[in-house]
This record gives sequence, structure tokens and C-alpha cells, in this order.
Amino acid sequence: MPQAPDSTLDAAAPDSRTLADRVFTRLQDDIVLGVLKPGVKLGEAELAARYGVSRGPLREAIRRLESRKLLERIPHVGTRVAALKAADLIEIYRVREALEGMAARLAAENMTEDEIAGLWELLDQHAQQPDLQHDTAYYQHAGDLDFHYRIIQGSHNATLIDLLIGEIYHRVRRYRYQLSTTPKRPQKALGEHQRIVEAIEARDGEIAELLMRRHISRAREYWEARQNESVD
Amino acid sequence: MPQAPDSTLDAAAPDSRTLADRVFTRLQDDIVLGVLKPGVKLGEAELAARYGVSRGPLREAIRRLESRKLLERIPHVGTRVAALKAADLIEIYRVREALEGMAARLAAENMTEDEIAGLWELLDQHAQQPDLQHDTAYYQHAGDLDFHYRIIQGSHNATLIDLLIGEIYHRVRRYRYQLSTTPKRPQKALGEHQRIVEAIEARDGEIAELLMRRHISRAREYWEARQNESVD
DNA sequence: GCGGGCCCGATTGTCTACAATCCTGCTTGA
DNA sequence: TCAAGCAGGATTGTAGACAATCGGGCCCGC
Repeated sequence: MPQAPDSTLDAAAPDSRTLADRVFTRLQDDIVLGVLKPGVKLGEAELAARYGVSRGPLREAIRRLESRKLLERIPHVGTRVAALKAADLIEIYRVREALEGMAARLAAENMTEDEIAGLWELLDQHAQQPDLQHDTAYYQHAGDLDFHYRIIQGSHNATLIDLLIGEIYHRVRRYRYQLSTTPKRPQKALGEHQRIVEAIEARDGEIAELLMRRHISRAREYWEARQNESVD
Repeated sequence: MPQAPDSTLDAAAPDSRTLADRVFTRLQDDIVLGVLKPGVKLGEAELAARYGVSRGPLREAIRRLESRKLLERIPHVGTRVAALKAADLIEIYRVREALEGMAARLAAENMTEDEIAGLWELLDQHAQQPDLQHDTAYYQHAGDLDFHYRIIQGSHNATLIDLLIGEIYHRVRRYRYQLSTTPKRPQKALGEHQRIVEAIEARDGEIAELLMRRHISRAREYWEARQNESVD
């Protein structure tokens, strides 16, 4: 069963104990999924009513989303949803290249045999996806994310996991969901995934890192090529 | 003139417009510098009195410090200063290796000639430091940080800069200040710094990245070796 | 007609006070 | 001795009010 990544990709429980945490999650989802469109101004009173909370917890949530770069706030002026800039995505890919490369290296060193077996199962399921040729939803969205998600977890480095899952991935997800970005290379990507797992299985951290960096580099180059057709 | 890194290493202005921002900065400094010791429980009322603010802005500051992993909070129980674990430092070094390696690569590609000239000046000043042999304060603290700080800025990648300066470096600084960690290798480190700048000057991103990763790896290995003498 | 300065409205920032919720530790009883 | 329950304390959430600040529009003078 292709255990899909947590809908929020977040460590926080879905029904967190405090109101501020729940508002944080809901607001984040609304931003990532595009319910709240980039550049929209968010009044505090308006948001408080929207989520049925008072301004206290709401402001705590806003501060956290601001530090995740999903919201932009100007003191005494207001809060707005961060814009989606093509240049930012390129920058993020550089960071992913570095961090996920390291994650692949550490995964090769630290993953358990069970985790590696799970990776192979995951890739088998991807290979059997009927719509692999049509680059439709599953593979590019849940599937690709799920693969990278597992490699990151496999690093067994809590700091690294937290940075990637907690800080970086939500920004990437925004582009996936809102720009319907579907690089038309699912088969190629699947092959790259397979080679990465081979390196991990061989416990060859150096190669795993190299392959992962190349894998992400290619996605970045794809975007750099289209940067002219512009996003904003 | 060796423009020293901002005392807070933060983008936020020292006299930020809002109270919450100021409290955030002051509280962060108190944690990083060890005024508030690891593990200490922080009552909201107590802190509010300490900084002369009400609970509102204080809680916003706490949330942000929590997401930076400087505070640990358990809902309905309390907030305490995050512990300093040796294992965490090792994890952070892995992340630095990946991110600062990438920063060095991008610096080689993107730094201006003026920035590179500034780097050489900085290293010249370090070389002339009389107490270089005694590994005293300046070099290891401000100096080393300053060098890495400039390389990071030289990447000209805002996302990367923000992650390293905003999220990672404050955690590292805690260890420097509170454990009086003075690896006894300032001369060796200086030589490594010089070779990195040489690679950047030659616009050789690959070598710059490799050298920076090695440089940071060595620091990590130093810590791994002492992990037994334990920190906690 | 045009530019600059000023005032007003709206929003954000902050504080106080109080109610509600939850954790912790102790007491009590079997 | 152990477990269940209760009380105390602290934190969390809410409400209301006021102060501070910013932006936009209006008016005046040139």
C-alpha cells in the first residue's frame, strides 16, 4: 500500500492541542493549495472570522507562516500571501540539490534493510501506474513527493528532515499545485529514482548523493529553460 | 574595513518597528549567549515582566524561536530553552556541509570582483592576528563566522542565505559561546580558508564546494571524536 | 493645472482582565 | 502498595479597549 505522504507533510498532529496550531495548519493548507491566491491581502479581523478564532492565536500562526516564507508581512500595513516567483523556485532547487543530495548520502549509510525494501516496493508500484505515459496526477504529485519524502526520512538526521519537510517542501508544493507543473518526464524520473535506490542498496553514499543531485539539477534546468515564458 | 557580521546575524533591524520583533531578538540573544541556560523553564508571566511587555508580543516571539529550535514548547505545560546535545551539533554540521558547500559553489559563480577582493583582505587581517597561535577569541568567534558569513552572502541566493543565516547559524553560535569550543587548529583553518578563496577567484565552483565541504567535515570529525567526553 | 502637505479613516499593535482547559502531584480509599 | 480522583497551578484562549502607525484623499498654494 503506497502510504501517501501526510496530507500536510507535517509532524504536527492533525488535531493539535492548541488552537494556534490548528489555525496554522489550516492556513498553510489554504496557501499551499491556492485557496488563498498569491498577493492577496489578509486582514486579521477577516481571517479570525474565517477560521472562527480570535486574533491572539491567529497572530501566532501568522508569525510562523511568515518565517516559513509563505506569508509576507509589513508592520502596520498588513499581511499578504507570498508571491510565486520563478526565480525563487530556481533558488529552492539549488537548496534541494544540496540538502537532498546529503539526505541520499546519509540514507545510503543509515537506512535499514526494511526501509530499502519499502523503497523498491514503492518504485514497483510507480512502474505499474497505468498513466505513467500521460504524466497525470499520481506520479508527479503524490508519487514523486513520496519517493523524496522517504529518502529524506531515511537520512535519520532529524535536523535535515526538519529543514526539508518543515521549511522547504511546503514552498515546493505551492508551485506543484498552483502552476500545474508537470515536467513531462515521468519515465526518465522513474529510472533516475531506481538508480538512486540501487546506490543506496549498495551502501554507496557518494554515488547516491551524486545521482540525487543530478536528478534535482535536471528539474531545475527544466525550469530555467522555461523561465522566459515566465510565471510572473 | 572588515565589516563585522551583524551582532545578531539577523536581517531584522536592531530597533525593529514592533515590540514582538524586539522581544524576539532580545530573547534569542539571551538564549544564544547563554544568559538563559539550556533546560531552564520559562514562564510566560515571568518573561513578560523580564522584558517589560505583555503576553501578546511575547507569545509571538516564542513561536518564532520555537520554529528555530531554540525553544522547546509543550502545550499546556510550558516552554524551556532547548538543550544542547552533542548529537544535534553533529547533525547540524552535516547540514552545513551540504548548504555551505553549495554556497561556496554559487559564490564562485556569482561573487563580484569586489567581494572577492574583500575576502582576501579579511584573510590578510586574520593572518596578522597576533594571537593566532593561541586560538583566542577573535579568530574562532567573530573571524571564522565572518568568513563563512561572507561566502554565504556571496552565493547571491536569497533562499540559501536565509536558511543558513536565519535558521542554522544561531544554533551553531550557541555551541560556540556556551561550550567555549575552540578547536585548536586556527592556522590549519586559515589555510583552508585561503584555498577556498583561491578556488572562488578561479571561478571553479566544483573545487570551491569540495574544499568547503572538507573544511566543515573536519570540524565535524573533531566533534565526533570528542563526543565521548560528552557534553550532556 | 499640478505638486506638496495635512487630515482622517482603517488597520495593526499592544495591554488588561477573565474564562476555560489541561497537566501535575497529592490525597484518599481499597 | 497501588490506583483513582481531586485540587491547585499554570497555560491557553477570548474579549474589549486604546494607542500607534500607515495610506489615501482632500485642500491649498504656486
